[in-house]
Amino acid sequence: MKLKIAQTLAEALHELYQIDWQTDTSIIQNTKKEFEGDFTIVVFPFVKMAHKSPEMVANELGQYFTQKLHCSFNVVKGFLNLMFPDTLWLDFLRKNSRNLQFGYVKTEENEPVTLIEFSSPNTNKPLHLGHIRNNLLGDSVSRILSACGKNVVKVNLVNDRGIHICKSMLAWQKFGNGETPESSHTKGDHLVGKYYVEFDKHYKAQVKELEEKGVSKEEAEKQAPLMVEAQDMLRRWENNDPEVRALWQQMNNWVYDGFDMTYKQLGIVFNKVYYESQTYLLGKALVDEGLKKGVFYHRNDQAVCVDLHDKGLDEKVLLRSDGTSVYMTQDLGTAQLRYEEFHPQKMIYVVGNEQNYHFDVLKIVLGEKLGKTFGKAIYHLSYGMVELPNGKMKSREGTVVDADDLMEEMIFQAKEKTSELGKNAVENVNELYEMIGLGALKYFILKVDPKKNMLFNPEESIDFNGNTAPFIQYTHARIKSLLRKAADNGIDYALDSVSVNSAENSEKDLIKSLYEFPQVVQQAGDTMSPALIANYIFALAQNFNSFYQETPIFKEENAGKRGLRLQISELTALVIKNGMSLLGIGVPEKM
RNA sequence: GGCUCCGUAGCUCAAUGGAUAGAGCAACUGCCUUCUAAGCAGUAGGUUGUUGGUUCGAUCCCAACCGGAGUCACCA
Repeated sequence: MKLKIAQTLAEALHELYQIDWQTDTSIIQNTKKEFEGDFTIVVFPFVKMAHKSPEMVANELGQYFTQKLHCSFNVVKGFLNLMFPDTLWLDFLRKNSRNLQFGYVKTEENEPVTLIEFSSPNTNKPLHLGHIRNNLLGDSVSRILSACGKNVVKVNLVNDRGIHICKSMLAWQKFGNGETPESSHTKGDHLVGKYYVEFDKHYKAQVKELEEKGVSKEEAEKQAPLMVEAQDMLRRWENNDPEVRALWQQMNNWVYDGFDMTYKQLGIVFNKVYYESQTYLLGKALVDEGLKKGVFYHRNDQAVCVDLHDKGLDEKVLLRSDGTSVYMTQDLGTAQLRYEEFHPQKMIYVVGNEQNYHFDVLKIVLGEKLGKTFGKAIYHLSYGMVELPNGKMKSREGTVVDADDLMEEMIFQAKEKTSELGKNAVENVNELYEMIGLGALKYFILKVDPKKNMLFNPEESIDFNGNTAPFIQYTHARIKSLLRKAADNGIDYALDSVSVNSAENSEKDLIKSLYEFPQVVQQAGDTMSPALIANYIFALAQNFNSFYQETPIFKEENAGKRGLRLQISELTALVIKNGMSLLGIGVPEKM
């Protein structure tokens, strides 16, 4: 509709004022509630070229629209409000109310792959709140892009090697007494995380001891026996020492078992999992290629570098002086590997904004220095940090909010709240608690603009009232209850079966809001922002609840009016369901 | 210090350069004999960090300053 209006506007401008205007739907807005109308055009941009007053331009355009599109209009200052007959909205409702895929675009057979990497955990500690934001964002954006017709492939890149893993391994060897997840009834990732903390504790003590003997802090950190041993272990790992590799396998497997449980509870599934131990060497060929091309060079100390001063960045090391690879090396390699495997049109990396610089470099090195076409396909979906009231989370200092604990707490709160309200007379109560508790958590995180830092206060547990998932879930459950009642009473409310040709303002407001849903999904896809979906659904639910409160449905004797209201309710429930599903949140039939 | 991002109600967050800057929480007032009160209606709360600029119009764009975060590794 907006497109039609924009096209008509272009014609009108040309005919009336000889203005050539590029059709652009963004100038067509929804009329604000305080004013009368369906769509609004701001005419200020055209008054200068038309050499007329804003009111005159608006009126003349209004006349034109009346003739072409059979609408009426009013003018307030420079704002032209267009009003369409109710049948426009009723037709929309009739066409879409039973379309279960409403808002979703079907993925074409030949649609190229859109690759999205997220989660990317280290295997030395369990997942925490920061990872939750990453996982929820990645998962939700995947769902949204799929709904926009993209062919999405979700990948995870597990950082399963490196000094941090060796630290956990070493501490377990020294202090673990053979403890296993089974023997201690501890989730595997938590057990391994415990020894990571254990390492740090003993390491700090050693550093302190050395410092007391007069060794400088810097030297003490290098000389501490635990650190020396950990580094030795890493070297043995790289040399394929069977003993170290066996321990590494065993502890990583514990962690994977733990991660699997966490992912399962979060509702997250990957199409492919990469392991850094299998990919970290891949970038070396690309580095050689760059050296041959002359875009990289050996520094005096033999480290391979790239000079990015022409891009406003610094010199960056791509290969250590001993020939081993760094983070950037392996990211160059995995990018190429993925490109060859999937030929994606886009490679999205969901990674925190602390790595903005890294991705700037990655894009330039691949795309411009090495001239790879897939360099341009890289998109860093950079999200803000989750902060606690007293600042950032630090895993070694124990100021983290653990992912599993948080989920468990949310589900528990859902249970408490539900019994408090006396609403647990539902089958599958445990499923309901989970839906509400995890829904509240997911919504709390996803409703915030991804690129912004956000605050989480563990003291004030997440609300179940107001702008929250339970509010929206509750709205859905109430609608379902209405629809069940209609079915029980044999009421057929399909618009083709009842006679309606007009709608009241409150009804039209809701229909217009529902009409927006597909556009919101598209916009959320374009901007990769689940927050847009969340805000939209909340506004819709609010809108519906007012309607629900003020407008009786079953007391209405006019079958046409009653049918219309039920039909609006049905599509509202569907949009809530489909929208929440894009956030990875389920909605109950009853609550 | 260089670069990047952010500053909106007491708190957490919204607002494609457009009409009187909106929600939720917290506070206060009403509404369950009525389709589910995890709800609805209402009151109060703002110099959109500051100062300039761009224009018909700026929370949004530009500049400077103030305040905060991130980053500037042969860590990932």
